[in-house]
Amino acid sequence: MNKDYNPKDIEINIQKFWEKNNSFKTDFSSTDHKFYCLSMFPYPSGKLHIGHVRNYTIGDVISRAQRMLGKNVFQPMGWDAFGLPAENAAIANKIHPHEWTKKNINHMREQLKRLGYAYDWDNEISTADPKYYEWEQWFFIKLLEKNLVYKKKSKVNWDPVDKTVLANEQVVDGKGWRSGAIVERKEIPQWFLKITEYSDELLEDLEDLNGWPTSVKMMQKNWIGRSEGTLVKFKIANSDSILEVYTTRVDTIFGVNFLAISPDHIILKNQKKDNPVLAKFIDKCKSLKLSEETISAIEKEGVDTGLTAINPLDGTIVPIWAANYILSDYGTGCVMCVPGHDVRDNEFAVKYNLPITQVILSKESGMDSDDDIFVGEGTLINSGKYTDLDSKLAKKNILKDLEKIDSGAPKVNYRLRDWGISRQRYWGCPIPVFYHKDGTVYPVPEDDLPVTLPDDIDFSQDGNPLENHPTWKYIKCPYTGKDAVRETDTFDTFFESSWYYLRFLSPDYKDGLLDQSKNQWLPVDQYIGGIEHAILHLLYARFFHKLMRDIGIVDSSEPFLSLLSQGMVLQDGVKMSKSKGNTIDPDDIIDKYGADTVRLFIMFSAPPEQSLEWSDSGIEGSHKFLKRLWSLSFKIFNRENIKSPDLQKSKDMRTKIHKTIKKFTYDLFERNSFNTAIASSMELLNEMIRYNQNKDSDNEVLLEGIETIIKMLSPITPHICQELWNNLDKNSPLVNETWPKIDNSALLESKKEIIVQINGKLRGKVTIETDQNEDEVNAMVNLDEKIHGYLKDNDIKKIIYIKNKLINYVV
RNA sequence: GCUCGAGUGGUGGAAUGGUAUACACGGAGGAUUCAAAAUCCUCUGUCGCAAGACAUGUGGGUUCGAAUCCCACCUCGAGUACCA
Repeated sequence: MNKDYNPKDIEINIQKFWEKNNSFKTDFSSTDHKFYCLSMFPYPSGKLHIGHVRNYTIGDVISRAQRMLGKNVFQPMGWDAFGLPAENAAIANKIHPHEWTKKNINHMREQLKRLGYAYDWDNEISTADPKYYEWEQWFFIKLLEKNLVYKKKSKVNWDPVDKTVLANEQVVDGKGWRSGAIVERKEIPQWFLKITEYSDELLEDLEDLNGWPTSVKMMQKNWIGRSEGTLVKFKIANSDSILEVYTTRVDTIFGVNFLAISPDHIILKNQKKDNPVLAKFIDKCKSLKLSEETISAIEKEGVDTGLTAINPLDGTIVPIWAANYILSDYGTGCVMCVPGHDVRDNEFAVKYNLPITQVILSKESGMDSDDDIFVGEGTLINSGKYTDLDSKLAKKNILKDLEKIDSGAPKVNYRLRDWGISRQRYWGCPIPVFYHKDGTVYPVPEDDLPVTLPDDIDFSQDGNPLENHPTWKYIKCPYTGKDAVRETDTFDTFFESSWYYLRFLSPDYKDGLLDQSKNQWLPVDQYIGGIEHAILHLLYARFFHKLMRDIGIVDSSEPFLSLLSQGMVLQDGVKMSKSKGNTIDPDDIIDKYGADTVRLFIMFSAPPEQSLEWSDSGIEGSHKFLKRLWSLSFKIFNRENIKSPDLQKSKDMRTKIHKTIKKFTYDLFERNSFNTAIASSMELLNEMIRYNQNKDSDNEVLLEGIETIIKMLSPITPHICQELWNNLDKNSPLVNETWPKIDNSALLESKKEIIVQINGKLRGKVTIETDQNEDEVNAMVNLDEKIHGYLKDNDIKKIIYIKNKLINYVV
């Protein structure tokens, strides 16, 4: 064994050792104690970034630790290979998306191998591989048959110069990122999945996801946004038309001072012809990016449409305004505005001098101050026959009366919208349908799947290359032989990532999505990934799992039993990104310190859910710790045996070892608190270094201690630990070793230190025999002169004693 | 804007209603060395000679006792449906 720690040689050799031993192959012959551990697969953007390293290190630590608990662990890795950046690279660097992606995958795979992750590489998948996407095309056709897919017109961001559809990300300050042209909204027909048919189930099943963080469940719940309210019909004055509004506060209907409609609302089509101000306003709104963030963050603006509506209950005539903050996709695209009791409506009314009527009184404070509007429920005022009712009863009565005059109905509403899956892009999975000249849609026959992407494409023309590819686009209908045109849209890439966890189990299976003999490996036991996926990806995957269940592919209802949402990696407080030029290349750090140091630093520097601040000096510190571990191991391995060790010191050392096992094990397995687990192993190492300096220390205890540290740290820093393990002549893969066991007899302590407080303030400490009762402790305290000095002049009103921990005097 | 998080020494963080600042980084001093690197040892929240007082974003509250629970606010981060 070398005196100095040399990670470069060690890591290469240990990786060979694992390969030789087939250390990370999963035994699929049995599902007993199965543990499917999955990290979110990466988009192959070029190089791994530190966020990936964090994600995959967490997953690897959990996988290796579970192996040592005796679990049969499956930990695969693959590539989310379709996506926009490949097309951008194709246009910018004249490289084919396919080539670009392949090159990146090869590079990133090597990087993952250098980091020593325990993946079963036999089950690698790439979503751009036809043998992968064939099955999502098949699945789409099943959904089509089950009437869970439909086509409708929907808006996109349109770049009029580049003649292409832009992602929200590609719209900067309302302009196309490449052309700089002002973006327009354009309506085009697109495919949708009926996720809203699963709204209630997606909502209800959240309750059973005990292994998920509450925050993620709350975000999904609010995203689905179930609410119970009323659909109210307002007649448009001097017309037969009706405007429907959805409200959860029908008790405020007497406070409606105006209606506000989305600038995209259909009734404005005719209205804008004779109203140039309105037409101009609608045009202006069209140049807004299609994101909710943009729409609701802008300054509220509106224009009087000239139309008026009749309140169905009291006949009041109110104006109808077009307003830029009304979302066309939520509810009916039209809202009844109650500026007296809604913050946004109030802001709008004040700005445009619209009247404001108060109709609700707060029960608590009686009268409201003039500044704050009251948005809660209370007692009705100024509301005709409903005056003096409370909000709840008023809602009921008003609804009943509205129903009588056919002007209202109860309605459960969801914020969740159906999932638009069409993308006007090349680098994605082709949607497997085609059209006859008359527009009828036909699914591609199952035998003709997969519909593969053509390789010979031209990015020099505007728009989607599939659109401009005549030999691919124009086909003969396989059913009739008539002329037909392929769908040139491809799937949203969330489509691929919604079911990949299942394909890992049988990546080459030729007769379906999943080899049914692997069904019992689902669901995933532990899923690890960035918090940025809390809503979209995780909701779509949950939705897909339920769809697959209903088609008979899986038995369970949820894909991921436990979820660990890891935080971002920041540099100087901001997210690392290429555009900010503050990225760290993991290769550089591995070259300098080795993979174990990178892994240790990442796990030690912050709890996994929190954001992690990158620090060069922090990584230095982690490296130093590994050097100290190496150096102590070297000393212990080459130490002469002591004939008569000091028994008390041995006992204390063993207490520390087993206390550390207890804390480390609890932190690692029960709390995912890797940083504090590592801290406890650092404390143990420090104490062992001191103990080792004694001439009368016990070799047996030192070996017990160092073996314990090596085992416990092996999931985190596997190379150095395996190397030290081999130097103990063990030569077995550590992942197959059992986790250290606690010797309870070593944990017993005869004395405890008790905190003494007066009125909750620390005033001293006393040492007692373990398990002494309140009177005995009280007597001990009174022997302490300093504390007695505090107590003697005061009346003791109460004593609070917590066994073996604390005594508090209330005076 | 809305939803969900986070805020503790010079820095990353620890403390799951009971000793605030474990562990580490940085800093200061020392040992070793011809010298340096590496390594090791000691000190290190603020004020104060000390006793002690004050400190967990701000302001209130609950409690014998609050970083932790509740209310209001401020700042930062994530998501916001076509980035992944």
